[in-house]
Amino acid sequence: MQHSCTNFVFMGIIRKTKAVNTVLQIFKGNNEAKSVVYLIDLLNDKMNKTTVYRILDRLERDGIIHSFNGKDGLKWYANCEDCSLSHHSDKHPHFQCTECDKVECLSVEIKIPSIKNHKVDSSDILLIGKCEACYV
Amino acid sequence: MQHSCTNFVFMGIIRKTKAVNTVLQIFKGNNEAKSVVYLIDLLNDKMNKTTVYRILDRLERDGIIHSFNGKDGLKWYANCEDCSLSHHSDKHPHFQCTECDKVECLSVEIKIPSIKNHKVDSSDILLIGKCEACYV
DNA sequence: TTGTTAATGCAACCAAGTTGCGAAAATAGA
DNA sequence: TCTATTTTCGCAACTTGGTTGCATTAACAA
Repeated sequence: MQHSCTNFVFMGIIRKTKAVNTVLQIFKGNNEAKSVVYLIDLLNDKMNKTTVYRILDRLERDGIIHSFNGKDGLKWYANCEDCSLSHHSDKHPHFQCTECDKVECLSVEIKIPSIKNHKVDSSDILLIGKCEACYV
Repeated sequence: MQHSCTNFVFMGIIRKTKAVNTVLQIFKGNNEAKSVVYLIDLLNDKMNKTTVYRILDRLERDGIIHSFNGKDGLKWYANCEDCSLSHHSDKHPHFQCTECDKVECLSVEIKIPSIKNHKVDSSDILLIGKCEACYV
């Protein structure tokens, strides 16, 4: 049976609490990634940081958002269209700007060569440079 | 003027202390990456963790080793032949095993497509899978 | 409406990494 | 080889990202 989620079809056992809605609202309608640090700060007066971590965990587990590491090793989350469609079956590269730190999901495909005597299951690709706004 | 470094031509203002030699010895002769956590634990009775961090910083600054983030976001360091030759002019991909966590430098070239309205300066590529030893 | 179960807040914790500073060691130059 | 200078080291204290345990609260199925 399916819950009455306004936006996400795949929501499973997650309860649609006020806090969950607030977090979903942030990701809704844009493909821009957000760092956990940013989210905790943004939601500082609305919910506990533990709650933020746990909600992000659950949303990722249910395939609504996905996570990856930024250039500084910190965790980032994003909801991207390509993802929802394929239900995260394959990962995509990300782009982080050295100027403004913004991170975007890229829909380009990067060919991974096969590595001798190795089985490559997935890849973490972060391209680093200047984004559209900072690239003058 | 050049110091009397046994192995590394590029060592600059770094003093060749006992601790520095100990760290260099670990990287010498193999291209296998080591996590900072591993190194601190390994050198636990020989030097302070602050010293480990600072030596790694200096060695990287002088182009003797290079750093990158592992799949968990932790920092790894490696001395690899390809690097010494090109003096880190271009980065290479890494491979981390999901089974034993070992990380290797790869000498393969991965083509990065140009991204519209973006300037790509560098890339952080981590391939994840099973290494030779764990791939049965 | 109520019982069950999931979600939240809070405080305490853990681990990675950094900082400041006095003491010790390496080097350049005499 | 001795000395002055400067780097490096050890230590303790700190910062930050992230986790855990537990009692309380909120969702929701029936």
